[in-house]
Amino acid sequence: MLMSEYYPTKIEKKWLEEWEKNKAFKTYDDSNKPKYYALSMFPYPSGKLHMGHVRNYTITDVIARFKKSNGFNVLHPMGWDSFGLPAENAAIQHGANPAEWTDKNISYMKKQLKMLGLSVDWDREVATCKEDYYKWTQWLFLQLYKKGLAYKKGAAVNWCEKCATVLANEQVIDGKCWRCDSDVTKKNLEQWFLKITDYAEVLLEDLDKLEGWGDNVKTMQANWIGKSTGTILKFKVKEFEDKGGLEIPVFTTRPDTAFGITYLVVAPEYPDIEKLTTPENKETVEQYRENARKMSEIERLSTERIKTGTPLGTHIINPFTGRICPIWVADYAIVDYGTGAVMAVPAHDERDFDFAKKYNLPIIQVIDGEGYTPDKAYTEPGTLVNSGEFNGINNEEAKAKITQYAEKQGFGHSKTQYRLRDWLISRQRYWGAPIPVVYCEKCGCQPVNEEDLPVKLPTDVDFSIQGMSPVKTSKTFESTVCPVCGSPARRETDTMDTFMCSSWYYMRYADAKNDKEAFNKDLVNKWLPVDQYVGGIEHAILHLLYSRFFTKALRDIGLLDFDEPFKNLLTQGMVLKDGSKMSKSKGNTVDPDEIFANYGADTARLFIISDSPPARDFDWSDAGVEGCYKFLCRVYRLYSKYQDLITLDYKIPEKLDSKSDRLLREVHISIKKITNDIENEFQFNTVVSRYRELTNAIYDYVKDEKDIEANVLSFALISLIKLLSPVAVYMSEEIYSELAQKSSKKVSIHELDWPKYEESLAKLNNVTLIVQVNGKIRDKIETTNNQSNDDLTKLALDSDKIKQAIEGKTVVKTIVVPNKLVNIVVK
RNA sequence: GCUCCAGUGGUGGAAUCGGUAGACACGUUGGACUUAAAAUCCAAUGAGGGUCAAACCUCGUACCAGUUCAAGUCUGGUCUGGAGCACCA
Repeated sequence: MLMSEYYPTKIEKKWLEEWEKNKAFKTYDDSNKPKYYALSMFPYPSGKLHMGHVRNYTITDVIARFKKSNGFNVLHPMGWDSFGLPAENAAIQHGANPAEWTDKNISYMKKQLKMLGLSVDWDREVATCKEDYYKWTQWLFLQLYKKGLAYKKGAAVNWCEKCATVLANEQVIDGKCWRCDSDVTKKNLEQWFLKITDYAEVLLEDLDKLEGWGDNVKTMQANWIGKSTGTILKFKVKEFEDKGGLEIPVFTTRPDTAFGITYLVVAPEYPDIEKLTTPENKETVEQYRENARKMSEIERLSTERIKTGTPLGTHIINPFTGRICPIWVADYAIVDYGTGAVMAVPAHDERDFDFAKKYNLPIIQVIDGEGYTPDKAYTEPGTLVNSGEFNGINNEEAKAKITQYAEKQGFGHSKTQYRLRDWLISRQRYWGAPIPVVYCEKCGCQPVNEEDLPVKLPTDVDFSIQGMSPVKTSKTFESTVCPVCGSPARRETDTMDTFMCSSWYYMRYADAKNDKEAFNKDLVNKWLPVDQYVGGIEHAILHLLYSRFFTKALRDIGLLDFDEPFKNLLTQGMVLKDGSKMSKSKGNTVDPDEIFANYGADTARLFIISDSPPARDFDWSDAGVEGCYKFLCRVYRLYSKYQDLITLDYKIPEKLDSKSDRLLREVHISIKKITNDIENEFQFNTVVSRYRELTNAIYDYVKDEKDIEANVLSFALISLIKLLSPVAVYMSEEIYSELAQKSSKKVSIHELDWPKYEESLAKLNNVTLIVQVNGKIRDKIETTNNQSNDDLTKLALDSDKIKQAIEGKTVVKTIVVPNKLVNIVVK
């Protein structure tokens, strides 16, 4: 017997235990059903779930359950992105052991996730900080190293003082650290990089294949990769003509303006800059470079900054014109983009124009077009002037011609340039996977032998020493022997960026327990690519770009056969409260535990998907939760009240009265709409609306108790509870199991197939015909379905209101939309 | 500056192919039940006009044009907001 009222906590506790006992959500690799891989971005075990997690995992879980009911063998795993700084900070601040701290958080959050009712196969759980996982992260690093995709170099890298470590370009947001928000400075260090730039072109090109990704994410990645096609032009330095020669190459997207070059700019960090500086200018140039270095550390962000620079004293010869042009150093040139040197054409580039005006450098027009004025840089298309044999040519055409000319003469060629830089993966921190290499005095840098993996994190470390990696404080870790010659060697103490760990976790789920390989090739090919990935937009570049790179690199190494990891991507919006992001400092957080305790997980799940489409931000409101809770109570009461009438073995009679016929159709309409809305972009908000509409229709039906047809009511209620089952996972199970008590069908509702609708019944018998005159609605007529166009026109013209509206006018034509509308055009 | 996304009642948001704008909720107001409250149920709820009350009329999807019998939806332009990139040559 169902209780008369809905008591969620009681029901939820009962079924949680039952499911756990039965391993209800176990996924098997061998199944003849088609596979479906539903994945949420795995959480960092910070201590407690927040509402963003609840939203993310509920969305994925509803999808997973829906697909399972629709005949798929569904993989829906979960794990922990468990390396990272917070664990280490806990160690520094209150002496916690990072491993224990992390384990404690994982076990608490795991309990919460189970409470949320996720259909996760916990046997495939992974945690990136465990040896059985990071062993394979290290192994993958070695494969990348052997393929030449991991290398070490000295470079000016991003340094976060507060985190005391370097950062990848992608982790610097507006000049600040992505994690702690403090200023990032530059530091010259020897660091490990992954050659993501080798994949720049294919990472860009393959974005087109990703039809299941939003344009916003794709353009963000495209912008980040930043492809531009142009030309390299090499300029001879006049002062070195007698001294063996020196060339400065520049990259330009505007070779068509080459005749207008009046000076050349190099970045303050340009390698040859000292050679290029004459003794008279040495002091001013040194000073300028010193200032630029400081400037870039303090305020590199100001775009409105007035451009500054100083001449080096040397000159280049423009090979097109023979003109001698001075070389300047200016910080508007960036050392690691293009060649670090820029040809300046003030007449046709705004930056060059401002600079030339300020320092009185010549300006030569070489493009003419409508709106040209000498008062500002003309950057529009036009025709070449002052450009010798190229005069009169359209500038777009001239780009190719001038590049060809330069190539023939041997001082240039076309070039594709990317903004993407190699991925810096070394971190001077403790809580990460150690980079598995050693440094031998004789043999140099050598990879650790694969059979010696994992290189375990030392435990004899001191977190209290500031300014150095805790790994270095270990007495045992650093000293080792060379894997090649056996002589004493020093172990690398840097650990890997945690984004390395998260770049392949979704592959490990396919074969999580494998202790021989990172994953079995067949299994990873079977389950991947991920059919639906769900997570926050904040990873649009970072994690999603790195994972795409990893997949392509591992494919090239031969570890797998697909080239994109995530077929469909849903970036869910943030959970807000009172219009702003939930945060502890604002004090507007909502604790999932409290919601579970007060309303139950089903209410939390229903509410979090109800009001906004998944991609949009979602404003949490207490009244909204209350509303969802009341709705579930309302649904529950329906079953509790009519449980004696409901039968699982219902049979819809041939003949129905209009009331029952109407309900029957409402159910079919609901099945159709809900199914379509989930399949089409996961519009859960309208799914929830339809739940309510169907519930209202059933309440309407039972209002007058004497005309109830028990079979139709059973059909309606059993359909409703199955439609609700991906969302209200506990309540639907409870209700169904009680209903099943009296029938032979004792099976979990979550094992039932998704309801089917009949197209012929998924529409109402009657339609409201809209009658327009000249596009304005003049009448609405209730009539039957499927009438001919002529009949509908006749019906429309018979209406008194229409007669009145067209009186004295001639009908020019009539337009009929079957079952919907008649538009009469009159003059 | 460039790129992408969005703009609909008091609020969240609906609206397959261009075909009833505002579904479903939240909120508000009124009513029923109750000694009272909660819960529940019923009704009204875009703006303006009109009427004793209705019927009914006009306007209305950021703004301005256009295409069309018909535009929230398509096209061009403008404005506003959000996101990302940004001295990228």
